[in-house]
Amino acid sequence: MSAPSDGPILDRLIHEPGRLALMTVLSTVESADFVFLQRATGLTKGNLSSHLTKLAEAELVTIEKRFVHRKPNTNVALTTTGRERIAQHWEQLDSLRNFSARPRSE
Amino acid sequence: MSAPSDGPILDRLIHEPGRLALMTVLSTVESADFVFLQRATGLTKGNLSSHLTKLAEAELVTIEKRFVHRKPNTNVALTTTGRERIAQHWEQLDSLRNFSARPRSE
DNA sequence: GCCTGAAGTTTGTGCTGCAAACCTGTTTGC
DNA sequence: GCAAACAGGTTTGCAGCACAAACTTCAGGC
Repeated sequence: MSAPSDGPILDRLIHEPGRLALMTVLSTVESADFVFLQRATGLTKGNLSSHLTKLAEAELVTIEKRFVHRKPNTNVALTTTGRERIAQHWEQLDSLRNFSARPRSE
Repeated sequence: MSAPSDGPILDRLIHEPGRLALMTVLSTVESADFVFLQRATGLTKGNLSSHLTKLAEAELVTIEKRFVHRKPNTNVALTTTGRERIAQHWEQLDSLRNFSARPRSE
């Protein structure tokens, strides 16, 4: 017995720098395409692609693949959940910042 | 050639949830001991210990080991650098939050 | 002198972020 | 018209690291 796990305070899925940037950028728009996101976040294609895949698997974003001018075009948007989660995350960061002494003691 | 690396935007050493909490708590005090930090951050001893070691190696904190009442007592404080870095980090998070479209374009 | 507990440290491992290689369709040169 | 370059992504390989469990050491009880 004992205390096995650290508090699940900040969600690493969202907290990860690349994805935090991604979600934050997405939260300011309705949707955005791959190339825009790449420029906005500074991520490489490969990393952007895998972060997006992860976010999609967690259902925080939806991904639509189309062809525009005969070129592949990947359009990404936050889901409702995604929008909530990124907002929550920033709130949690806020409370951490204003000192979240969160003793496990009761 | 090509673009090998993603922008070194957020320092993972500090951004990591446990260490972010740790540094933030430390930034509100002059110094704190191991047990206090454990309760304040909710980390397990093991993880707290290794995070502290890493922060110390990066010279963001100083660690002093004493005996108080014949018991080991580990006292931790931010270095000047550490204090700067955590402040910076929060600023960077702020700018990310207010939309950091940071196109690599010039 | 042995057991319990407090205060840390070390170890093992599974995940996962990163960069490089690869893929697929489309222009562009010639 | 066909090969090379390019645009837009995806897949792969590996190295680093966060986490939890096991171990350590010393202090009192009993």
